[in-house]
Amino acid sequence: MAFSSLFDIFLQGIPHSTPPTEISASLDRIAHPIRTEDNGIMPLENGRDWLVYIGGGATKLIANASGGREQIVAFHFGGDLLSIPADASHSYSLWALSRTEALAFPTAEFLRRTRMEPAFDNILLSRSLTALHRCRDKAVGLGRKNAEERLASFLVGMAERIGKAAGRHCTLDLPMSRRDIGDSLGLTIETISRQFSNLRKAGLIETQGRSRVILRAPAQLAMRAGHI
Amino acid sequence: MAFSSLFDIFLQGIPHSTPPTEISASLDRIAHPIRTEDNGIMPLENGRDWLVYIGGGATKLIANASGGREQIVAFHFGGDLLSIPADASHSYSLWALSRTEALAFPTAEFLRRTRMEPAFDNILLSRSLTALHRCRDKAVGLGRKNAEERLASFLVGMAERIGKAAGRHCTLDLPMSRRDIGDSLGLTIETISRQFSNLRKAGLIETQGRSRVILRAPAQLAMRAGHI
DNA sequence: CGTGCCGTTGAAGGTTCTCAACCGTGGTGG
DNA sequence: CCACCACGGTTGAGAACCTTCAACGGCACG
Repeated sequence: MAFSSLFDIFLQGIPHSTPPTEISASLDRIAHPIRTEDNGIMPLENGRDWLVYIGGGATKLIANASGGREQIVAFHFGGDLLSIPADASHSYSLWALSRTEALAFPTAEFLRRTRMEPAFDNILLSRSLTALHRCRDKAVGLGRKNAEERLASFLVGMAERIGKAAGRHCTLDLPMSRRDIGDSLGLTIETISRQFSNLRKAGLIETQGRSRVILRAPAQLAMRAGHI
Repeated sequence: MAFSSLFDIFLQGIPHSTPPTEISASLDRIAHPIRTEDNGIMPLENGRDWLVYIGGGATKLIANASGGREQIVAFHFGGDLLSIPADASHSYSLWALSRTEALAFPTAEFLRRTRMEPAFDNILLSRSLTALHRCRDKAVGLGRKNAEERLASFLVGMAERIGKAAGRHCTLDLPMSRRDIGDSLGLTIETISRQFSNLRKAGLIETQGRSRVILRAPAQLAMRAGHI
């Protein structure tokens, strides 16, 4: 089955001392497979905390504020593991950006079943810390950077995660729209577009079609990202 | 010893099935006690990941962007456990806001010693997820909310953590300055001050001296916070 | 009692948002 | 195969919100 094989890939990412087949079978029983053919919300019942393993594809995690405002708090790609809380100041939903396969686990049940298996908690912990550190870096951008720095920072960060290095350049096929980038950086699509134009004029990037971006000077781009 | 007793309090927060005295002793050996009498940076050697347990007091976790810009990514109080990474897009430092006691552990060594004790990873995981969810909510504010909503959201959030309920009101003794609030909300001290004045004029809050805030109408304040 | 820092208030300026029009691409149907 | 349409992206002008610069007020400390 496709879902079982996805689950196997998930398990392979976890370094066991001994393969905990009992726990694996137990987790398999509470796994909710999710598959989307294209863009769209990933159905996750409200009111429970979820752990979601992205098998393949690309997703955005959206927070809704009042007045229909949307903030993308994270993008997640194949191999990522993310947490969606039920009780937060804002309501969260997970959306696919392309064809995506995922497994969702109710957090409480997942933790109950892995309590005696340190390898699971360990990998969960390390993923959570990665997500936390990424979210903090995002907060710095949202709080203290101008539009150009935010876009530069976004491109550099995406290049590290899904870019394909080619010599000194780097090719990036962005799975998200300008609107998604805006919703992620706390800016409007118009501002995103203007900053793309600026970076193009400065010779730092080149764009091909809607989704392809070539970083012509990744080092200079990083310098404009306002990092330290 | 004061530090040992602090470490005991830390251990008491972890629900053991059996008291892992060996691991406790092992952790005690890698614990770096930190104590500040007042405001000031908490000395943490750069270049390593740290886990810090705040025994008592109040702290701010600061990220530095280029150009001397500072963004406070989180406030932490007694009982909190936080993670500080060495390799991130920005450099982080932890500052005390008042008399503070803490224990710092090198993350890698901590995890190595607790690997076989699920209770530790479990509590670390749950704290990390809390921090992640809080950081995401902060990102929504920084990305999509105006100054009034950010301050209202800040006050409501602080009231939940360190407020003292008194009837329908809530008294809040803020350990941080206006500058700290501004650095946390991505705003200037002037804007913070103006928004405090607005909320005062609206009858939602009352201020006494520099640090005391009384939430006269917590429900209405929450409505202005832009939550959903 | 003076000094210094933190907080408050005002006016001018800047960056981004909003509104609007236009363009280019990709997909669909004739 | 081509024309058309719909959507996403680009560019421009004016408005809004926050910042910057500046001055003043007030509490705490020496």
